[in-house]
Amino acid sequence: MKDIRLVFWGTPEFAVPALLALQEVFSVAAVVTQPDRPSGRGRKKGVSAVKAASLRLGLPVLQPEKLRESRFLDELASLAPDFLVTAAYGRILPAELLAVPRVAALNIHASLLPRYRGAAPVHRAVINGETESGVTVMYMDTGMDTGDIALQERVAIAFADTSGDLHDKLAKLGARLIVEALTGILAERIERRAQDEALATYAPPLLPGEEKINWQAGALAVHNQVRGMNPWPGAYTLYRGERLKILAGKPGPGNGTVSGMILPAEEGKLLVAAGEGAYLVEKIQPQGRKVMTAAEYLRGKRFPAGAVLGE
RNA sequence: CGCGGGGUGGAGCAGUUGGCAGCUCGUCGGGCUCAUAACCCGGAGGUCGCAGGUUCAAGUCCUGCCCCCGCAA
Repeated sequence: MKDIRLVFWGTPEFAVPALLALQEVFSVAAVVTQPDRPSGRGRKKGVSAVKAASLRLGLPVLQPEKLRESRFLDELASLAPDFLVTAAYGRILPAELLAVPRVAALNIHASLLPRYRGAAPVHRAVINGETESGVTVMYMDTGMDTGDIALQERVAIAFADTSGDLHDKLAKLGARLIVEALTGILAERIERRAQDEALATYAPPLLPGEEKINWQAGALAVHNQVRGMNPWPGAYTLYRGERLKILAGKPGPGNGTVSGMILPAEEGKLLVAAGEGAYLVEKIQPQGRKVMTAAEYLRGKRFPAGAVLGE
């Protein structure tokens, strides 16, 4: 199938397994990814995960600032791709680009469309306490994740799964599905079906402040929030102005009257009142410190009786 | 030159105006106990990130460097 040419579009880690799988089977004429931007501590120029992978593979990388520039459109057309494949590229492709490939323009989306359309399907699914999600390979149109479905496969979300866990599962599944989709389409085995608009839901990007833990919401909600924000951006609470990142935990025994109050617990356990129940903190990272277990944290940090987290 | 926190026995931390390096846990030995992650007694373990400087005296003050992390992207 090396005579089939495609142009791959992606930016973060999620897209990398798909790129790796595709280039094994097909010819990747070029990889398009977001321009390098200053990022990180010290404002260093950051290279996207997809760019890094492409460079390792020796694939040509394109990083257009503007997709509608004729120079870029011409360059893309000159590659004469059979497919365009996108995976978390970060922008919606305009119609003139979607018209370029000979066969189809496909997208890998990390949800069971039409549910969780948008930028943060993985985080939203975990935060909402979903017990399953999946990957959809779809034909792109000019809407946001609105195109016809080519292939779809489900994945279970375990009670302790973090966004990172789900992300990895879906990235892996996406890599397999996209290869199946391309080969299936070429063999004319794919049944193309429209999304049911009535069932559509949206997964907007996380808003600033959403990672702050709401202890009133209850132990289960806190649990979903914590694992949904893990490993990024990380859920946190405050204690006397100090930021405490909570990376893992689970609903625990007990209940308190004041949400956020630290409850008496066994040696080495950090139990926090949350709504009607309690939440057992297992991994924590104080501001400027490394990640540590709750037991380690408690060895160095003494809370007075009745201390309350959240401010 | 984006903002900020921090490097102190194996782990997590404290260390006031410079003046013998401490706490909790772990670890080792002993004791108590039917037993134990519990309790009691005792011990080992530290170039206080690195290199200079100030001082009678530096973990503490000054300078440079290395490393870790939070925010922000």
